Amino acid sequence: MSGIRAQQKEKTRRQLIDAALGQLSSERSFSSLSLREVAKEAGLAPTSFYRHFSDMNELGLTLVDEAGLTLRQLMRQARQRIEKGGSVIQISVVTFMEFIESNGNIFRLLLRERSGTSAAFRAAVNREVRYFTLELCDYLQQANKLNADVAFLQADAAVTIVFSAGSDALDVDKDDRQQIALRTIQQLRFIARGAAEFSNRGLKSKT
Amino acid sequence: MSGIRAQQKEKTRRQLIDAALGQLSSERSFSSLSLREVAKEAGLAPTSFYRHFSDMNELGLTLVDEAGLTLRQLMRQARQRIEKGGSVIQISVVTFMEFIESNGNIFRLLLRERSGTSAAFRAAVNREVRYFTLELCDYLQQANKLNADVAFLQADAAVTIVFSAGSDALDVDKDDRQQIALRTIQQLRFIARGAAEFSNRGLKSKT
DNA sequence: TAAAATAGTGTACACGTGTACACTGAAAAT
DNA sequence: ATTTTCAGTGTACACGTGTACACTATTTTA
Repeated sequence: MSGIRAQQKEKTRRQLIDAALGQLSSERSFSSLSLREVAKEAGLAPTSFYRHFSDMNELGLTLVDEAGLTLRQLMRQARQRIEKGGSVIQISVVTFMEFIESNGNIFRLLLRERSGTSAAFRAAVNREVRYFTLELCDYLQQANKLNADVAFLQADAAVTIVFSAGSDALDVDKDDRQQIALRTIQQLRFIARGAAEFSNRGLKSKT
Repeated sequence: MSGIRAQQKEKTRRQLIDAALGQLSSERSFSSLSLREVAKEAGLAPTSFYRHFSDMNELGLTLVDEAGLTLRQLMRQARQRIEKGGSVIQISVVTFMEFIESNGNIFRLLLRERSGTSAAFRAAVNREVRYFTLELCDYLQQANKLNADVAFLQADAAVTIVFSAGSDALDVDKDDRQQIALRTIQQLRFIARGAAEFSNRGLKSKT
């Protein structure tokens, strides 16, 4: 009843996922991993791989889901910290930088597959990023009482800036990362300030 | 003296470059190309490849240079148009979108190799993008009389936003691209507005 | 308790890869 | 006119790949 068999299966499935994630690095992308490599790293015979995923593509999409999950943990943590007070922008950026530092491989996966060669991957990553953006959009609309259109534009721009900064921060030492964080905070302030101005005056329609 | 030999060599070298560029697409990245494929597409025996490049890596870096060249043409064209008057931001974005449309593969190359697995590639792409950013920074400083630090932050943010928009615009139809252009223009206005405000007041140092 | 299901193994195969090597023929140098 | 250089060819090899297939051992079902 406990399903000692299903339990074991789930365990080796995890081993495959972890093996794949573990092989990612700045010089190794998911698409450069082979089924055999991943199976070997997980301590499995190559053909056993098929008991869990029909091909590497399917494993990859699972990894993207996994990454989405991590992204939501990140959001939750940022929200918690913000509730305790302080600069929203600064807290968000610092939290994101911590995420990059301890989840480099996961972030790399998102970053690369977003412009990768598989339409399914691109769609999956964009779905996660969109979720992230809409969360932020809601927050901006509510907290800053912004026009809905303006809030979306701001959220979208902010996410773009932050992800790009994350990319820059991936392979850099702590000092440089700090530098990048400061730059990013200031850029987000530009955007916030501009959005606030336009929200008051209204987006221009012509001319 | 005319170098009928060197002339022919240059010609087949171009064939290799064009063959590689031509094989790029939304579902085909440079790293997924094989030496044999490129040679075949160029109408060459696989081993002849080595008469021109020591390996695919070297060809790839050549392509990045090529892409940088195209990027500068883009800047030149934008500048020319701006001189004739009109909204700087709008002209820039429209020009960039045209670039995406007619040079999709080149832009894809930059986009992907910027977060790719080769440090040399990443460095080469970042070099080109930095050049692009500094050009814009100069312009902003001069035309808008901005504080140097603020101008850099604005230029960097603007380039990030525009490149990201380019990525979004790669595989969509004309209507969607128009939509993306409008969004991008508005976001750049946010940034410009925010930068102008902060340039007047000065960036805050503490608190 | 007997039968069925199934996670994992090992062997085997065809395929595409990078590249070493010996070669050819025409351009360039002597 | 003779020799040298060298862009391009064709053959050959070892290697890693995905995956089909027949198998084993153990859990689950009947």
